[in-house]
Amino acid sequence: MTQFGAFVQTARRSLQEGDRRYSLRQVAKRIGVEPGYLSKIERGQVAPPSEAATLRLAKELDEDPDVLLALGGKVSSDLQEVIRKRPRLFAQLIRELRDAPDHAVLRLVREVRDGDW
Amino acid sequence: MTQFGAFVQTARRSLQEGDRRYSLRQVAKRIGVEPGYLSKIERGQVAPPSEAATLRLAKELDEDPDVLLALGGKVSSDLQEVIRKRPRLFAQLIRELRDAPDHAVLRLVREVRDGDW
DNA sequence: GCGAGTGTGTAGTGTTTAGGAAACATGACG
DNA sequence: CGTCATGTTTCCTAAACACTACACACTCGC
Repeated sequence: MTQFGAFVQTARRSLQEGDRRYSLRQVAKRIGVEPGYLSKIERGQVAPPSEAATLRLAKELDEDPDVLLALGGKVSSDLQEVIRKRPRLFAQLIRELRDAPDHAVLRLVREVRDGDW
Repeated sequence: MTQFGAFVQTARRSLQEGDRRYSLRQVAKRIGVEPGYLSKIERGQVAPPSEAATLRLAKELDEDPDVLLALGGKVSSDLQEVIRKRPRLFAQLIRELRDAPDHAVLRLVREVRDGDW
């Protein structure tokens, strides 16, 4: 159930192959947690870390923050804020898109980016 | 800072005018919390309740669940799940829409509902 | 005047979150 | 051999979350 740990461990080890600065201990130090804690995270012995720690980890491992947060069972707080400001609107849109195929959602993204409003 | 309590209190009192079954005590009983707790919630003496309790309260007071959750600083967990399943896609879309006017978002909703994908 | 119902104040409880500290075991190197 | 550096294990905890329990004070309707 803890996709998160395995994903992080794989990503880190892959970086570690070419660069010994990506040992568990050094990564832990750079993102500001204890080595023991990161070890437990990687092996799913504890729940995924806080949003803040997850973001530091994503940056360190050069992974997509939203993906890593998702693996940790979280949604970025800035996205939540957007939704909370117009709850009815966004709730409706997101539920509407729950079963839409990727390409349909992507089309909307492009549509909005080409901002014709 | 606690919009939530005031909103709930106003809604409940408004219902109470025409129907004495909407006393704080009776509402508390129906949604399954202690009266003292609901009292503190209404006056913002404690943080807004859990998602589950908020949803029962919304139903009881016939208010929009997403709005009430938003006032409580939360986002419905089913919306979060939708986002977590395709984080990159939805993160992009939502950030893109952060500053879009309501009518633009609404147009998307309609577009999707008329499901042309 | 008293019982039923109302809202409130104080205190305390169990659980979850998000880690830290320190010791331990292993292996590589010089 | 000694000493790094690596990953791991055990134990502990401070703070936040989500409430409950219960006594108190007030106000009606009869």
